[in-house]
Amino acid sequence: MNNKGYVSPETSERIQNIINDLNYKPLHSARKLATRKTGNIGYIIWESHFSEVEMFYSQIFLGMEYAARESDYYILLTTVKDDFDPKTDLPRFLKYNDVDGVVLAGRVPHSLVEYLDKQRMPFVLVDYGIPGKIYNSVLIDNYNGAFSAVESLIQSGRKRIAFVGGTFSHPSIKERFRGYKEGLESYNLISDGHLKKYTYLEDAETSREIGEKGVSILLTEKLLPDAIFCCNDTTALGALTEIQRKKLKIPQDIAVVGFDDIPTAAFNLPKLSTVRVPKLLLGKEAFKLLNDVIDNPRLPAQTRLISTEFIKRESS
Amino acid sequence: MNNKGYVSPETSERIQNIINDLNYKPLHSARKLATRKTGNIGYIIWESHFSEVEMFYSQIFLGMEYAARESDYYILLTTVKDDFDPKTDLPRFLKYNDVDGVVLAGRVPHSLVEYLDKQRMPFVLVDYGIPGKIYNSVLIDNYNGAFSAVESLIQSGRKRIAFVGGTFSHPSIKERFRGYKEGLESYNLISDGHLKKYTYLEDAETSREIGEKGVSILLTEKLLPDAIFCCNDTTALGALTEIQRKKLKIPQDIAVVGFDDIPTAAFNLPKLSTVRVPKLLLGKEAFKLLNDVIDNPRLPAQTRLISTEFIKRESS
DNA sequence: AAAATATATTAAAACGTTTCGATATAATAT
DNA sequence: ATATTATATCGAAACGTTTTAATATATTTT
Repeated sequence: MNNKGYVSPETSERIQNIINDLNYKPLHSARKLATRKTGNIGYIIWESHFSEVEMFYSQIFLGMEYAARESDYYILLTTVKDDFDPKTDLPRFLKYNDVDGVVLAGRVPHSLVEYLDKQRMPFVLVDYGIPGKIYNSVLIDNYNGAFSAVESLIQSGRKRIAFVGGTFSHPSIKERFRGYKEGLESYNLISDGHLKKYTYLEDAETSREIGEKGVSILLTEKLLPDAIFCCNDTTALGALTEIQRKKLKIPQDIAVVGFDDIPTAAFNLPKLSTVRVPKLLLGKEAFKLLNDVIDNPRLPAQTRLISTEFIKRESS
Repeated sequence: MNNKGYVSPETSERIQNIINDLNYKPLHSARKLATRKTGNIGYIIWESHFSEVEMFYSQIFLGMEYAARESDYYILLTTVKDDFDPKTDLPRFLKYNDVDGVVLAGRVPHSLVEYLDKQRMPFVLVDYGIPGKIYNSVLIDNYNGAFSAVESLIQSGRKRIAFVGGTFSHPSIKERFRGYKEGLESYNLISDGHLKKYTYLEDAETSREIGEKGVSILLTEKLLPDAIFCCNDTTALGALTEIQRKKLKIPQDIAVVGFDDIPTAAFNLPKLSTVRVPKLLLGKEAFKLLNDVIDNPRLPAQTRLISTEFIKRESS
């Protein structure tokens, strides 16, 4: 049954038939007791990330769940509070040692990551990294995604491409800015003072509000930007709203491009051009990497980069 | 430790201290093996419901997860395909008997419900019901929610209130329509032919498209409706889009009201008036009811009704 | 022909709890 | 004084697997 030792195909089949006839299912709890594994994997996200409008992290979860179906693992989803303290707020499955490993998605309390590291609990970060630390992680190729988005804008004739974004404490956003900047540079579209004029950065969690505020400030420039690259779709949606409020035409007056390809992007009016992040794949890769780490805990930390795809819709 | 037998407070405390000193945590798998319980609860939704734009069913899950934290249960979330067949597509945790009970949220394959019923697996339906069958369920008070929404529209002077909705095979939508209709009736605002003229029903899963289509058809009437009550927020968002596309003013020309209060509703432009469904509470109640059912499987099936609250924002 | 390898069978210990029964004593009620 | 109830302690069986070792035979390789 467990594919161990010497078993001839004939015997194996004979046994399988008996298993089927009896409808025998091994009892998980007994098996776990004997193997001293839990058979569970934890999935942790910030509470606000899960409660939010977007389904981004839910989709990553779903990708993991799909992958888990081919395995014996169950996935336990939980959220941690914004003011997380490992002493008191540890998820139950960590407190009671009910998982063999953990996936952490998006921005996540550093104290939690350190706790896991200290406990030698296998874990993988998805779409997040902690500056100065190297952990097992699955990341989006933000740099090239942003680069290609900007490139597309340039190829459709845009000259003054602005950037609107949230906090750089999330490395994804920082990388997207870098892709934006170097994209412009490689086409020589970045004059002195460009970034000063056409960049709106706010040190806060990304939101519609940042998009709205960013646009309203950018639109005070003498020479209006003719395109805005936003650090993600949520921000871009806010940007669209504000541009429409100011009675400018999209994409004629200003083109807008987002990042992520959240479901709303395709349903918005106008439909949002964006950089598609394959969220299910992110989840799947995280699951696979975590399995590798669980099987081989002393492997040096590795990072797997997931590439993106530019989706041109109505807003650009 | 398990609060059984005679234990004096003194002894109990003494033991607790030792437990703390040793940082002893009972091993779940051993405990489960001995008790023949799994300690898990399954949460099942349609795949399309989870992948969708809205976080409706994710919020219900979160409500359950919060409630579960006070218990020893873990919740296993999984989705089932649209063309579900119990023979081949049974969720793993059912196939391998790894749950003590199941919560099913939203529209769900009848064959699955029948399977659970036949297996005598404790289960609870949330926001769904199967006509002619009585199962344990936690439902939204759709009737009164719709009634109060319509009432609010009437009180702000609307006379020709239309309804746009999706398939009645989801009882919630049917009930919302009933609340709408009886709301109008009780204010004598429903003339001959009113429903014929001012009702758009499409026998399909609710979507933005239904909202858009519904509005574009309603706007062909000689006497335009001055308000539209949509069967849910998603539909209402579509309706808003189409109304704006037709250059009508919201709420001046037409007021729009949705149902559910999904997060997007508050961020849309204009902000959507809607009937708030306490999604976390739905999840919590489902969890509590399921626990009751697990503890006492032969209790007659009961339904718990969760009431709603009308939220007036910009669109009405 | 001998050695190595592949296949097969069986028994026993171990995993860490719960449950049950036996035994005992102290405190309280009758 | 006796019976009942509350408290405390202990040992053993049971839950259903995995793991290991021991033993054996058949098949293949040297």
